[in-house]
Amino acid sequence: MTAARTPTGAAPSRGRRPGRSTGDDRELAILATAERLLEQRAFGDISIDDLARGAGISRPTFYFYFPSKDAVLLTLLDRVTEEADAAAGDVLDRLAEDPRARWRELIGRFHAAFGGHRAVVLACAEVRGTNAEVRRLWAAVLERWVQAVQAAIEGERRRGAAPDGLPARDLAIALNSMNERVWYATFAGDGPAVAEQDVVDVLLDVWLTAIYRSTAPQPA
Amino acid sequence: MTAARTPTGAAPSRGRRPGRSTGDDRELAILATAERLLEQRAFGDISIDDLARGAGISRPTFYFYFPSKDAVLLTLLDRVTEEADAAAGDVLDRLAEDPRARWRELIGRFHAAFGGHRAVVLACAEVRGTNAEVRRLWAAVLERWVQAVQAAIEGERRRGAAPDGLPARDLAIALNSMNERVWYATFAGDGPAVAEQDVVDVLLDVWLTAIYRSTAPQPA
DNA sequence: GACGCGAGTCAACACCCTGTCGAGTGTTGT
DNA sequence: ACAACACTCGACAGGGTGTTGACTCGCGTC
Repeated sequence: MTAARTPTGAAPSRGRRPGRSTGDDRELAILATAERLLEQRAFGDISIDDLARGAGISRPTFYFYFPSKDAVLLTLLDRVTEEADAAAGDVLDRLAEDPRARWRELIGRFHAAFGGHRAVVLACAEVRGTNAEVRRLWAAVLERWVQAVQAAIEGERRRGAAPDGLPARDLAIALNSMNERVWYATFAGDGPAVAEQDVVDVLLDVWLTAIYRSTAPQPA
Repeated sequence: MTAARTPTGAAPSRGRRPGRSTGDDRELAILATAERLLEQRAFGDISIDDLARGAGISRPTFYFYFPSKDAVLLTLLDRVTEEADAAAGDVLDRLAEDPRARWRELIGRFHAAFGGHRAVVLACAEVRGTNAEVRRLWAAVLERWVQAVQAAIEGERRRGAAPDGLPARDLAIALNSMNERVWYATFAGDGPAVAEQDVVDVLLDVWLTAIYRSTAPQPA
């Protein structure tokens, strides 16, 4: 997981035009208001006015800090993916120790990271369809994870623990996609979904059978 | 697949109040305009005025035929899921003949049905986040498919072709979710995606390994 | 200690889209 | 002829977004 980290809160180009000053807390107030309101209602039902008032400023002033409502969400998403990257750490480098345990650790940590900010995750899913910026950011994040998983699968094949089969990249895409959609359903709670306490084990099982043809892969 | 079919075009409650008449072609014109415009731009970038003008009527008149823009999409979605249900047919009842071939047939037919209306599918994904009605309809459709797949998996386990493991329902949810998300990525073309000509085989491989722990399950 | 400058603020405006209301038009059965 | 119904649209109200231009305030400078 080669995370191109930036110090949290100083998003690359989004957020306010550069130049520190007293308005920093206003920016944070907007972000905090957004995450708070997102726990109560859908992103589409939150107006810029709501965000502004929640942060104690007027609507035009909001535009001084963020170019749009979506930019606020983007900044929130940045934080969550950074947290997920950090939580994932280097587990994939230690796969051979105990493959099943390490994969479970990976999936479990992602689950915890997303579950801790489900409001943000759900909001991103909500606007992914309409906002190209969110789509692009999410695509980039996913691409990093796909590459990491692809490399891990190739490593397991090289050491003889996993059989050959599908191109590792395709497999990595399919498995990551599954996780995304299954988590979404579990967090959103509408439609057929796996119960929250089971979801990590269900996903793990599919990952292991797809990669190893077995639910109990061998350590080195 | 127990499809509660309705004759295409006469959607249950959406669309106009019942009673055939001359306005039928107007209603179809709106639907046709919607599907055509959807191939050019995103659902959110199409206004009711666009739909109305495309069908040769004024905006208020549009409301005579549909209560909202979303209702048009819902009707379009109805058609597509009906088509997919019909295409799926009874393949799952004939699994034992040749499991790999039948599962491939199932996935391949769904792929063809969705791929033939990708604009509608992508538009539904776009609004699922914001429209409860679309969410509900999609959830109901998915639930039917999940139940059908769950029953099929249980059947394969009963006849000894598939080993025990995850609850069949959880497995069915995970696999259907994977398909949905992978197809979306392939059709949308943004973010990591499996190439269109490979996607059926990739999905099939994961289904088979998850269900049978093998890519070559035994016929009866 | 006035002066200028830039950060920060907001009332007011222009715009676009949605949904509704009420007053029409034409056709059709009696 | 006429009532009833399907159908149509001009005009309005409402709510959201994004922009403009003027205003305040703190602060370094001459």
